[in-house]
Amino acid sequence: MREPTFLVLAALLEGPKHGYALLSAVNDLSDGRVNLQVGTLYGALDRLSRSGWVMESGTEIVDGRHRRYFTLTDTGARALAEETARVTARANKAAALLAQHRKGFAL
Amino acid sequence: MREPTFLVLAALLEGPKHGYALLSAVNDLSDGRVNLQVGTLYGALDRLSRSGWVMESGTEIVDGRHRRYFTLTDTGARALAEETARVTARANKAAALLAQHRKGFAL
DNA sequence: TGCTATATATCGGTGTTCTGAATATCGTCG
DNA sequence: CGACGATATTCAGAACACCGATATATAGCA
Repeated sequence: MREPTFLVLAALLEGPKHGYALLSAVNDLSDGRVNLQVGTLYGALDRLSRSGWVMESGTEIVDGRHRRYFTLTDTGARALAEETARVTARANKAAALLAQHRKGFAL
Repeated sequence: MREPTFLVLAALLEGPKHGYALLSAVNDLSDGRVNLQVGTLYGALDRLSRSGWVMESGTEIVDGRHRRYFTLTDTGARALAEETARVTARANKAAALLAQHRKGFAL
């Protein structure tokens, strides 16, 4: 799973959101480091819908603008939890090796 | 940076390694979850060499078999440290959101 | 001789993301 | 009224990393 996809799922943990709202949510979540492109977002949303990790949860019209809402499914939440555990384990291992590396070669 | 590339850099923190050794090192590092393909490895090694994150550090012939050694550069170690920090921050944020989500959510 | 392990290398195909443009509607400013 | 910015979505094309298959060669073992 790539970073944009991960962040989209994470943003949806807060509750159902529409596309444009996800753009700023992902931006916030990553402390501004990831500037999600619209093309990336809707591509990811389509992919995640097909694999059952998110669900379209109805449309709404606000000020004449069409909004498509997306909700995280239980499957999606579980997948995100697994991915988070996996990534954490990896990062911890790398951190340990980095500490050792610094000790051995000094700075 | 994707998982295989990340793991290659992490494996090189232990010291210079040749291609084939990296294959098993990455496998060990990921607890067998990532089975690095040769195509991925040499592709990554070429890329990382071009960007100055790893360096070819000489060849050796052992039992008639040619070995190309690769070493992590300081730039590469720094990049890996940054990536690790970045990934850790992301994972922590997701973990916090997941905990909130399980509790019954509503932000 | 054939099989396995070691060791390096290339190539085409695939999936995810990025780039960039196009479409549409509403509110506001001049 | 008409231009413009903000909101909201869609899509085509390219870039890039990864995967799987394939190829080469040496050494050891049955």
